[in-house]
Amino acid sequence: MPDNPQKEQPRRRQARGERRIAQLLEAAASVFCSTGYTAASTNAIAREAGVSPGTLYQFFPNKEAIAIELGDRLMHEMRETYGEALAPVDPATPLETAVGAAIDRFIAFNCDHPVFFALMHGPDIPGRMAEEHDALHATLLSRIQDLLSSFLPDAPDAELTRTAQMCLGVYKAGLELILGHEGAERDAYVRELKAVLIRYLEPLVGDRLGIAPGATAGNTP
Amino acid sequence: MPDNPQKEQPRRRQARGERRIAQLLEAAASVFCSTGYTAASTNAIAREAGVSPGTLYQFFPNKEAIAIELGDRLMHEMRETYGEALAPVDPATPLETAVGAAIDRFIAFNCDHPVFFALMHGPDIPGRMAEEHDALHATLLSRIQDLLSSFLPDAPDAELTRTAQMCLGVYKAGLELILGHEGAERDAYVRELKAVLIRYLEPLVGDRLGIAPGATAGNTP
Amino acid sequence: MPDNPQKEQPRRRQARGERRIAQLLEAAASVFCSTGYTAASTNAIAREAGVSPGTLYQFFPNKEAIAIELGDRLMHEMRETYGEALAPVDPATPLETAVGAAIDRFIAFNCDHPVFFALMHGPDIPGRMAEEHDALHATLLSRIQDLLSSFLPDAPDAELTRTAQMCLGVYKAGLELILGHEGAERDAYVRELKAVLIRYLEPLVGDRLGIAPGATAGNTP
Amino acid sequence: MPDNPQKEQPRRRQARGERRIAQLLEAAASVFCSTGYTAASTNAIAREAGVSPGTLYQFFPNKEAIAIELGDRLMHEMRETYGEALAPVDPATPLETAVGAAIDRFIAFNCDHPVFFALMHGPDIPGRMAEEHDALHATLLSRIQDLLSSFLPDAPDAELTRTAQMCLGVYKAGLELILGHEGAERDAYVRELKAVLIRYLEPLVGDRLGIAPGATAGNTP
DNA sequence: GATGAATGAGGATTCATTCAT
DNA sequence: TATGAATGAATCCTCATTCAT
Repeated sequence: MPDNPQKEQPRRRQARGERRIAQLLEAAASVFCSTGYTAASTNAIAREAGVSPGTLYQFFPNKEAIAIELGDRLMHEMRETYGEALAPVDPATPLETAVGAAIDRFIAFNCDHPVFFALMHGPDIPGRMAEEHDALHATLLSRIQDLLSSFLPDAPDAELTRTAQMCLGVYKAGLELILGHEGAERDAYVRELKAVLIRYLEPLVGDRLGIAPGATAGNTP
Repeated sequence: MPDNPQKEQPRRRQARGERRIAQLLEAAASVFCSTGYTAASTNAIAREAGVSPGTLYQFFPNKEAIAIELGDRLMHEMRETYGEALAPVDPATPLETAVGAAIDRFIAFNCDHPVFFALMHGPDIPGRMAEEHDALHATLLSRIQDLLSSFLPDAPDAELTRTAQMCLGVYKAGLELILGHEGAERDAYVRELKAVLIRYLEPLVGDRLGIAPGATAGNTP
Repeated sequence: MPDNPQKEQPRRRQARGERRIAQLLEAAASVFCSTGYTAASTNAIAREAGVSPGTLYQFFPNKEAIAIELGDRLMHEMRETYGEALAPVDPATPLETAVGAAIDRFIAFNCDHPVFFALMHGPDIPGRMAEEHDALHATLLSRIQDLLSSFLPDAPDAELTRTAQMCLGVYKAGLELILGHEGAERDAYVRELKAVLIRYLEPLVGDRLGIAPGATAGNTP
Repeated sequence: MPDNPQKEQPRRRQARGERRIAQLLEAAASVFCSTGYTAASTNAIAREAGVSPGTLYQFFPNKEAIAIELGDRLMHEMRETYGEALAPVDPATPLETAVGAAIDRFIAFNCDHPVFFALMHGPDIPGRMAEEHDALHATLLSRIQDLLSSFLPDAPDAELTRTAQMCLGVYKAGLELILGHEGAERDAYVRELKAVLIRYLEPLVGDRLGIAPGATAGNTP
């Protein structure tokens, strides 16, 4: 005798439903890719999935929820594909190798799942991240932070976060350029992105080992 | 009824028109800032400007044109404010100084004209830059390229472009973080952005002079 | 697997069906109460009942049918609770007593079954009573008419009907006010409603007995 | 340079706009009458008015606003037609005459403006009056209260309100019956309604003059 | 019986743009 | 020029009802 209609029932789903959800997410991915997240309409997604709008709303309360679920599944798949870490945590690994590998993996993943880029696209107004992007962003951020912390175990948390934010931002920017080009040009941008990140992180890591890699770029005087 | 209607009316009309345009652009800037470019509606802009939608369309054929004109004027003002170059072209200037100054100027300009960020926001779909952003992007790019070329006179054009694209991308990413924070945190992000760019460019410049990179890139003089 | 499937299964099925129906009606009552009949959705009723929409339609062909059945059961329960008559039919009973008792009962019933009000709510368009309300209305009307006829045995049928309609209408109006208030205010409205009806009926009844009306109907003791 | 888009500008309107508004309100009245307020859709109203949905929304932010404006205009017209008072305020006027006249006027007004009934229709859930009906209800209530206070100058305010609420409720109920019938039957219901109200009010007024109209009708023995 | 999936027309509302005055 | 009116397709979302399993 439930009095509270609000309460989320765990909703037993049928196999057909699961298939529909997958189909809808696929359609959403396709639409997000071709029009961008903001311009994508739920009707367009339903149409692309070959179902009626009502069906879409049986599984998702709104566009945001679709994006969130899509992001969740993507992160899940990323984890399954590449394991918990994006790169070897062995601090002995040269930074260049680690970063290079991480970027290669990220890029490969992005090319396999082009919707990733659309979902990663930041807020139109700085500081006002919508929930749909926030979850994805936060997850990515924490993965990057984990990766960094293995190289910078002594860095204070705030700094680590800042560095991770910077890296993610730079990565997104680089990705945009990479995806916007093809062939040799694309490869060149990949190299460029790696260069930016490696050079950014190198001095920080160097500090860690007590190696003065030449001086550089600390935050503190 | 002015003394000399023949001569003055046409002028007046234009003067009034100019005022209208300025008024509309100001309103557009305000609306773009508070809702983002995509979500901004022409009706909202007209309302904000205190004119009717019809009036808006008397001066601009569509929303895109408003953004383009706004971008043009911003670039123009930038040029007027900071001169043709964003930084001293003297190649003797240490890179750190030059980049630091350029970024400081860019950021100052952005804070004075917050709409700049809204207009700079990249394409939702990589490779498909809308015309409204394209013009601004191209202009910025070429200014950066100019700046770079004074440091890297021997670099091939394609490489220069690539580096400029990278710099611009990184700058946008950094700006987003900067604008998304306040106070000390914001300052920290400013330092971080400078670090990323300086470290990225250092080796390129160093190569040029045969100097082993290894100096540079602190925040404090 | 029961011992005697032949005999018990059919029964069981019906028993289960009855339970389902009761469950659905209870849910419907709850939803009708909280949103009103018009705004109530069959999906919401099914959800509230903890069953699927399909199940609901196994027992009721449409929303209307639910309301009708609910109304029927309410009338049935009313009869069971208060007997065939709403008040003693003894014409010797003072009108005041009879009417007061009838109203008290009606109100008590309404408070026990708040959905009653939702179902009683008249037609949005005069003269076009929907079937769902019509049945309930007709039943109530005839009960009131019966009650009246014991006091006005000589009144022509048309007049009796008219008086009954008036009484029912007034009662509904009063009920709305009563339910819309609480505590002492509510009690005051109950007294007011009784006053209206008693004063309305008094002369009619008085006529019957040749008594010059002149007793009764103040608000204050 | 208005910063606040919320602020309601007084909106200079053109003559055409005024005509459209009138046309839309007329259409709304028609639709409210034929389907009831709740079931009426803005699209249907626009269609009835022969304009596009967008046009409707140029003048009204939503359905509620249409109802409110319609109600306002009706009350305005009522005042213009019948003057500030619904009936002579002369306390010497026999109650019967005054009430009879007031009801006749109300009914005449309702017959001229059948939408009045649709707008008067109370809340689906007692106590939760929607804004659109509330305004109309409050206005009517206060007019009735004014009328009553000329007959019951000594009654405390709370009682006056209660009596007015009762009268309004009874009136609505009666109106429903009246509009639901025609010809002689309708007339009979008009008489009946008058009887209810006059008999309800008579003792109250009688008290005022120190005339014991016979005693009572209290709740308690 | 029971379930959840599916429907699709219809709901309110918005918006870039055009038009008559 | 300037205005406010007008458009109509498109937006998101809901709901009574039916269907396959």
